[in-house]
Amino acid sequence: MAGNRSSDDPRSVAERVFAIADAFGGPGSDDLTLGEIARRSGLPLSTTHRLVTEWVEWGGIVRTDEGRYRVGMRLWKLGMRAPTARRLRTVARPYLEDLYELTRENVHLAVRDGLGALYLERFSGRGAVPVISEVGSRLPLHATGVGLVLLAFAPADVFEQVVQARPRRYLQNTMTTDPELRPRLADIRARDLVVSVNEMTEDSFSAAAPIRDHTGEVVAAVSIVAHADRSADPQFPLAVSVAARGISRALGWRA
Amino acid sequence: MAGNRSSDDPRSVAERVFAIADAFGGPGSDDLTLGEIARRSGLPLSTTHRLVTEWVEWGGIVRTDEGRYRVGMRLWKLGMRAPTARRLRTVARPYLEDLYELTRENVHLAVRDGLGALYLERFSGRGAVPVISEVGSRLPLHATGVGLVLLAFAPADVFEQVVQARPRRYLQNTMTTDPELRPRLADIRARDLVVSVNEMTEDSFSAAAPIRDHTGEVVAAVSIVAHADRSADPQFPLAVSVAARGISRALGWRA
DNA sequence: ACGGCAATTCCATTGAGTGGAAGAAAGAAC
DNA sequence: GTTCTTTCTTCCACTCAATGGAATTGCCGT
Repeated sequence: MAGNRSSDDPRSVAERVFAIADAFGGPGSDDLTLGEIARRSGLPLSTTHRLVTEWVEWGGIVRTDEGRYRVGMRLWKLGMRAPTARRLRTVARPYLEDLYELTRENVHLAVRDGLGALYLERFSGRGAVPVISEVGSRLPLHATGVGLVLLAFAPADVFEQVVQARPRRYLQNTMTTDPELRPRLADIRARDLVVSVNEMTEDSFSAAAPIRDHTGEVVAAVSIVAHADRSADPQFPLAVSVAARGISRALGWRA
Repeated sequence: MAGNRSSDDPRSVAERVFAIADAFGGPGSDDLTLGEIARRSGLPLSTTHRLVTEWVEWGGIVRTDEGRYRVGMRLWKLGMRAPTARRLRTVARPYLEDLYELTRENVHLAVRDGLGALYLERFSGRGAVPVISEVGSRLPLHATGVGLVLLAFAPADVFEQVVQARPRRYLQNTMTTDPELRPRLADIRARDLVVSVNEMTEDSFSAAAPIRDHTGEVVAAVSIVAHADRSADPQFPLAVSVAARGISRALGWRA
């Protein structure tokens, strides 16, 4: 299209449509005003207004009573159709439930999403130690149980990028440098398991193991996160490994 | 835009972008070829090709090794940010878990989505009676427990539309006509509960109850679906009602 | 009634999007 | 190995749909 393109923004219409969706990406972006969407997407207000209206007509975004905008059910439904997430969740669910019901601790299922661990599923008991992970949220690879597993089995350049990004040292035990992480990741690959204490959340203990698909490739990770001193059970690592293998087998993994 | 718009398709670019997303909407639409997307969206092949490429660049759609297209993680993440679905699921989850763990039957959470019941959450035991509902799927309002509850508390015009659409009589007990449904919905409103046997699935028993938010409006429904003769427990209806009230209270409902 | 801010509408301008057609690639059939 | 068939990809002249600054409307709070 064209028009009085005074500012030279080379984005296509589709890219602008997506830029508006991305405005809802970050945390604390549940309800946005039109102006806020315009600001975040870097689009002029009138353009934003027109495109947001189209989003609303389609149903991907809905308008609240107060005139704000939020992600709508149409996008929720569409997202649910993502086959990778759906398959993994469906297959893993009974195993995660077992783990959860037998321990009443936090049970996580995550996949690697770029340089982060994306949480696909989470079971949390009322008494379990509070963790920040939420379904759909992303946490760094270097500081979480599932993240370390996913990092250990990721292509080499992912590791390079992670260390070069100078990751944050959340707590004393958080490993952030190449010399710290490299041998540890080798150990994870050798043992198909990682155990960590106080790396992301204070007083938390975590055991995580990789999940493989029919090709043998690591596609996800399971973990238990428990209170470090009180409830951490020496049986947790083995239980997580068994659950991970069960899910892998259900995905077609052999030997 | 413009160009050699020979066929007069009045859709805007944004609408075309959304039409491509809608191609993945129906059942059995996990992996689509470019041609199939073009056919379903009613767009010329070259236009479809260009727009799908933009979708892939953004990450909402991914290309498989075999050259097919499917919904990507980006859309899954975005969908997870839909506040209504997330809030309901988060709040309801512990109550659904209780119901499930104490009964080991199918436990459902659904909202009304137009003329259908959209399943937001589902717990299914290994031994539970198989049901077709799946998270993210839609079933008709007139034939399911949650659907009947949602229909009973929906605006009057929803009921009109449902009966005018001449809904399918799945089994002998399925109610499809105005004279059948009207008194039943009144009964549901009076008792805040519906019990149904063999209406959607053979040999299945279902009890469902409404969930209200802080305004008192019915926003969702919970149900248990069990095997009709074997496992249906006379305690189920009451248990479902209690769970529904618990969720309602957690949503801010009073009295 | 009066500022102040955000949302909405208007409209002349023009290059981004269009889609038929041609070409390339990947299978299927012979 | 060759030809046919199907599907995907690229090309490009045409043109009107998208554009965004500006003006208007709506909505608060004071």
